[in-house]
Amino acid sequence: MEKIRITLPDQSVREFQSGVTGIEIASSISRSLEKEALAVSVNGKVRDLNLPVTSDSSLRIITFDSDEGREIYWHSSSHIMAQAIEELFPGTRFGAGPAIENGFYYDIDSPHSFTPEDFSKIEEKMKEISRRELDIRRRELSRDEAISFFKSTRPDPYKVEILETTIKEDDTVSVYNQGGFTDLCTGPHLPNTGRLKAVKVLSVSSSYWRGDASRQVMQRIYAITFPKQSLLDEHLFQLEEAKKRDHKKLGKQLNLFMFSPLVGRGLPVWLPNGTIVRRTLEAFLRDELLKRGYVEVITPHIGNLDMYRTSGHYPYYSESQFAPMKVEDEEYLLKPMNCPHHHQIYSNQPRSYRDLPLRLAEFGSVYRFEQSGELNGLSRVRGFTQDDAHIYCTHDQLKSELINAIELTQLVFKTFNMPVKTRLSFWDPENKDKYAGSPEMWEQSQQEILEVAQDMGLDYFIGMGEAAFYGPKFDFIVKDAIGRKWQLGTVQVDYVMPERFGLEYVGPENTKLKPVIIHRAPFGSMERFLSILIEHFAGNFPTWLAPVQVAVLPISDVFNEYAASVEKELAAAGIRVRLDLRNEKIGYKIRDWETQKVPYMAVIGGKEAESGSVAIRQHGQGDKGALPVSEFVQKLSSEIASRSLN
RNA sequence: GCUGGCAUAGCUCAAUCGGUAGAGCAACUGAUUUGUAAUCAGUAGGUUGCGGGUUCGAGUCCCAUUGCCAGCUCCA
Repeated sequence: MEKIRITLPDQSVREFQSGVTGIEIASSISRSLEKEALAVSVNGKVRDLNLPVTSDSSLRIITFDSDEGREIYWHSSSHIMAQAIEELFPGTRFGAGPAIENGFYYDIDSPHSFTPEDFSKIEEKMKEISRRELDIRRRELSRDEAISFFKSTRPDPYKVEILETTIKEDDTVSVYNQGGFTDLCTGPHLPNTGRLKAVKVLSVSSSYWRGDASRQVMQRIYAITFPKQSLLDEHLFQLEEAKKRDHKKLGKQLNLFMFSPLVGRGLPVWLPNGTIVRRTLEAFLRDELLKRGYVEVITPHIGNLDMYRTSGHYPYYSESQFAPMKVEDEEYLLKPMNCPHHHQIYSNQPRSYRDLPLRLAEFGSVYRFEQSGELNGLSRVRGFTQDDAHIYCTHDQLKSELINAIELTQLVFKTFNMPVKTRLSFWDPENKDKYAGSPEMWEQSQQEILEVAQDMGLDYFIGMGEAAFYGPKFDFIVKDAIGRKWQLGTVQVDYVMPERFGLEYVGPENTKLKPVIIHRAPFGSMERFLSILIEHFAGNFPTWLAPVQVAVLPISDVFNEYAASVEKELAAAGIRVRLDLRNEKIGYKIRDWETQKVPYMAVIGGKEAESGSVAIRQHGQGDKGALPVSEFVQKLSSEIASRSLN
């Protein structure tokens, strides 16, 4: 029989008989690799382990440690879950069941209405199917054969629809079979159901067949699986951690903000503690803006509807705005964005090229009608405040202004120790009529954005079809302390609004020219940013942001007077301090302030009163020893001024 | 908006088959004078989200409604 040469990732070359399978190659390398192998990549193409390799190839064994390995593992798991559900609840029909970032789901149409009580049954059945050690086998057949198979042999209208629409171009399709269960799938898949070791069904919710609200409602069952129980335990632990950080829960516990049905859904109310955090963030940004040549403005919360007709926002976005209100003979809109107001400030007076760039900044509150099902804590609200600014500049200034704006957002993320990736959001060239402005303008501004990203050495990628209707943008995607990704901050180029609003300036040649506008918001919205920050810090704000920075705790009322003098000294230095004179033991007071996540406690007893010092206790770290009061004030002041993360 | 789930004291939660709404913490009062994550005792706290219905009797069952949560759809 013919020999073939297989090149492994370490560049070693081994000879095998032609027709050797991936699993045989894995087992020739080591027992453990044989056990861990999920699929193979042959010349860059991912395939089933049990398919024969018949020519010289470069080959890589795929395990659970890689993204593609997890995807295959979870995709196969979704088939096993489908089989389990079919055995438990006959009559169920199956829609789509892909792997997702953390686990997988299957959209099903079933006479049974699933509740969390069914989860353990499904888990048990999945483990049972694993113990049956069923081979998972690929079979290729013509599309017509497949259609008749899913019409008569194994009736499933959803699979038929996929065959007749989504993949109608393909002549040959593949199905995978395990025991009595067969699913339409391109694969690849695990070789055997026995690979499934640990499983957790997580939740059930609803979805529409093909995401279309006019079509069949499906039940979507989410689950996750692992090749080892310990990996599942670890994952569940992390889910618990994320839950503990939930900003809605911490917002309540730390008295940061509230909601009231009487105020209205999606309309957050800021409590004194939350207001301190928010105002401190605003002050941080305002200082940085002023340093960078911005000027601050204030505009009203409503605007004449005609202004939004001019901007093109109305009626284009009317379904996501609060309905216009009629006043005398005019109509007004609760403002959904600040831009048009700022454009009016620009055109309030003639502008010369010498006036540019003009950088108008505003913490501007806007109102958008989000669908009720979309509302979520502070992350998705109907009234929020943007840290907005519009930069009006000449075309020559565009690049340096973009750099100026991007540097500010970078500073913000660095301050909170959040790693950031930049998405260059370009238009969708297949769908040009969604956008305003000429194709030439788009090509040009996208080119400029690309150059800026390269010049600044940004860690970037391109997102086709992610642009705003008026221009391309930079979007910043950050990672929080537990590795979750959030889209925050944006810098957008706009050639369209100057046109619509007839904005101009007088150039050096005494001709009228159009400025370019940059829209930018490093936080995006204060509300959403706060929600992310609360979860990022798990409520443990760094000292400069903490609502209360120090609690002064006398151990008995004998020391109240000295404690009050310490409080005074701290307060005089601008430190947010609280004096706890309650008639309680020191352990009680400490516990109470620890749960409030106050960064520092100054414990005061006889020794401290005598020596003019305080015993420092740091949140989460315990006793740090005594310091003279003046030194403590100095230490805190510098920690606050440097916005240290502790 | 759609689908599903949930709603009990300020907070976290209990209440068996439909049979007298309860605990811990917080609050208040008093005692205690305290050294690094909960001192002790007592008091008060409720139209069980709101509105209907079934029943001798509803926190519990049914209908409607408001809000919250998960997801879908949407996101200038």
